Amino acid sequence: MLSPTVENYLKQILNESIQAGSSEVAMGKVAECLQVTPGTATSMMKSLEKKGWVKYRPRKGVKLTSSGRKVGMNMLRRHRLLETFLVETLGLDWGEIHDEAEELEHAISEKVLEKLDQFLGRPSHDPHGDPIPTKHGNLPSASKRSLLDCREGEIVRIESIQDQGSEFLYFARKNKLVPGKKIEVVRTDKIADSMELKVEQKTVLNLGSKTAEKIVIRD
Amino acid sequence: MLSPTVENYLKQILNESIQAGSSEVAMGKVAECLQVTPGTATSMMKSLEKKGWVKYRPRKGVKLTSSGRKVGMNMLRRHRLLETFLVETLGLDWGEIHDEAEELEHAISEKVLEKLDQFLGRPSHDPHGDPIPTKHGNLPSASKRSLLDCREGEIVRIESIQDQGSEFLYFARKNKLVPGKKIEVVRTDKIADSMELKVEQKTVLNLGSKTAEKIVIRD
DNA sequence: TATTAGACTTTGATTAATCAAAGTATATTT
DNA sequence: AAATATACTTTGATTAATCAAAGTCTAATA
Repeated sequence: MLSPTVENYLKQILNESIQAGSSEVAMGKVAECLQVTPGTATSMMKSLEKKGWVKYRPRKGVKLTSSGRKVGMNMLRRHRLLETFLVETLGLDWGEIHDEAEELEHAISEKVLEKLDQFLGRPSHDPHGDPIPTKHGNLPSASKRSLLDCREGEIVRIESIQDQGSEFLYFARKNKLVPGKKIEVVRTDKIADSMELKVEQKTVLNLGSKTAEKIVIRD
Repeated sequence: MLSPTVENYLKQILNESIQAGSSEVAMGKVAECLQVTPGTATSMMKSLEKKGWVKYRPRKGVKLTSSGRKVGMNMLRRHRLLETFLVETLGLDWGEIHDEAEELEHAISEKVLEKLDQFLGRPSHDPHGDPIPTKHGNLPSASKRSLLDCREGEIVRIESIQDQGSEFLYFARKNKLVPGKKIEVVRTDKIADSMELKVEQKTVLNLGSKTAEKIVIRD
């Protein structure tokens, strides 16, 4: 059985490598993420390597093995499903769920997790908009997100437009809403059902949710 | 902050003292409940005493202090609320919830617990029929009679089942021995150590004293 | 190229929780 | 009262996770 500590190391190494887009993570980063001294991180890497979870190169960094990656993904899944549950079902506040999930993710069994996933309707993203890995360790590709799923301040690229009607496509092209275009979400207002965007660093545009939903994006 | 281990010791000492109806619990019982060697239990008592959770008399037994009792009650509350959630909300099976709750009870925060209690409608009893302590540490009082205390001809209702093992719970459910069920004591035979019951006006069932003792009833 | 700052590793110590096995007290039986 | 069995305590060792501080490497700067 894996200790919570080991689970945390593997989760954070995965998280960092996704974030930074490189499979090898520097020891300084590891120590920082886990809030331990560098020495602690180093000695933990040796023990993780001995158990086959990571590949460690002294003074270079650490990489997950495929089994380590599997564990990390599973932890990410646990964390994000739990965050979803805490907000959707129990009505906790956005800001307070991270630390709660951080504890619960080590205690919940595979079986309960599965039931929870089912109960929540197999959500694809958590309340922060982060993708929830599937049971088999796959991250839903970013192309499944629409503009509607973005939070304020996010800068994204258009992947596709999900409306075949000529009228809509004309509108889209006129406003530079074409695949590949970079877009900034300036402000979102749920009550007004309105979303303010900046296209090409200047053009300002307001979209309602029905339209925002049709703009599929990648990060 | 309390470690899961300490929480478990305090919970089990409380549980035993409720069960046995005496505040002082023998070390053998403590070691057995926690599945540790006697030596481990002894040394833990010394450290619990140093921290003010218990009063320990060598070769006599151990008693909770009032602060220790408070912690124990809170753990019982967590455990039983979680069991209720697992059955009521997630639809887990009766027999499998104990071990799940055993893990989760250490990870859930006071805040999430409160939200959960609210979400469940502040239940007074868990799926086994055991009373759930209130936020302030009060147990809704329950009858202490078991099936073993009944005389021939008596008709009673099951209050709770006093065995958390999945094997026993499976047996109980298969035979309709669940909280709320009406039962008639048809015949008792002390020498045979056997008790004949009628469940649902038809099913006939024979139980020995060890099992009859586990079925707590109300009139 | 030599120096130095910063990043990393090593070493030695600590704490919590545990066990095995040896020792001791208490209760029960003869 | 002596012998024995049972229950408990002590002792010494182990494991996981951690830190502080000393040591070492690497890369940038002078």
